[in-house]
Amino acid sequence: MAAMTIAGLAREGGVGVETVRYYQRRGLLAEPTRPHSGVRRYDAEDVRRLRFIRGAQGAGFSLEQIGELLRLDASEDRARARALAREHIVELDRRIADLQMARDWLSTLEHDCASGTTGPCPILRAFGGEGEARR
Amino acid sequence: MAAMTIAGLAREGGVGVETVRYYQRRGLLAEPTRPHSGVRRYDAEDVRRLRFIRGAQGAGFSLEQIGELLRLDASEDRARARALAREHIVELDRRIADLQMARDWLSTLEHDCASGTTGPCPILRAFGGEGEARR
DNA sequence: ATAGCGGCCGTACCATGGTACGGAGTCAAG
DNA sequence: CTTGACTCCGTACCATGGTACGGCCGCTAT
Repeated sequence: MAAMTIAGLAREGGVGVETVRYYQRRGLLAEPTRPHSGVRRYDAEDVRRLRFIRGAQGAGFSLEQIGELLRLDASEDRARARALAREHIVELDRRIADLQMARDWLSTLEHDCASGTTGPCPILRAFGGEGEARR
Repeated sequence: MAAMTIAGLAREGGVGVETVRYYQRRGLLAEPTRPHSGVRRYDAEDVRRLRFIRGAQGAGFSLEQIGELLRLDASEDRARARALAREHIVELDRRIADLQMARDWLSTLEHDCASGTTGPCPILRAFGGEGEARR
């Protein structure tokens, strides 16, 4: 699979053709040379780059951040790459903690609501409470 | 603080005036009665409702889902509320697991990159590599 | 040689969750 | 009574990450 067209690249990367074109517009994928006519040919390096984008996205990086990672990839600036990674780990930890808290809280409410059949549902009461009386 | 105008409500809820108006347009906050002229007055119940929205949002519910929760609040449909809560817990667990995996992976890469100063940075190489372990 | 598939390109549109703006009306203090 | 802050309302705009459309053109198989 030395060379392929945009559809092949999209398939290899697990995205749609329009998404590849979108990444090109965003400057994340280079517009490749065109050997003969107006048809672009892509190779394994392009696939690697596209998979980089998808992988980084899966790790919670925005396309903006991925752009920076790609520029670092070109410049081999390891210190900066590590710094970005550390920053992002902190961010991920924060998001995980938030989600975990919300999850546990919701779980507790769900159990409270299941045990007991009268009165207002604690799930609904729990938000915004302050001990206020409802209409 | 029996009655307040929109700016007071926004302040109590920790949001901007435009956001309150947006929630009204979305049907999440009722457009209150207007005692005298065209100026709306809000009370503690409106504050509770706004805080419900912000709280549920913090727990990862979309405004769409919050709309349903609010309708359940009105109908006191506890079974449905519990079902929504359970569904959402599953969703949160999935998101937490994804983020945790990305976090651990990035952490490993960061350590690998820090130990060793030559060759391409593993953080950058790790995405999209042909024979590399994929998430 | 001609049909039709795929690629190319610009542009428009989608959902989500807001944010900003301009003109008119209202309200309270000075 | 005037000034200035606040409100109302519609509409437009923002970022993010795509998705779709339509016209044109080259490549390839029949």
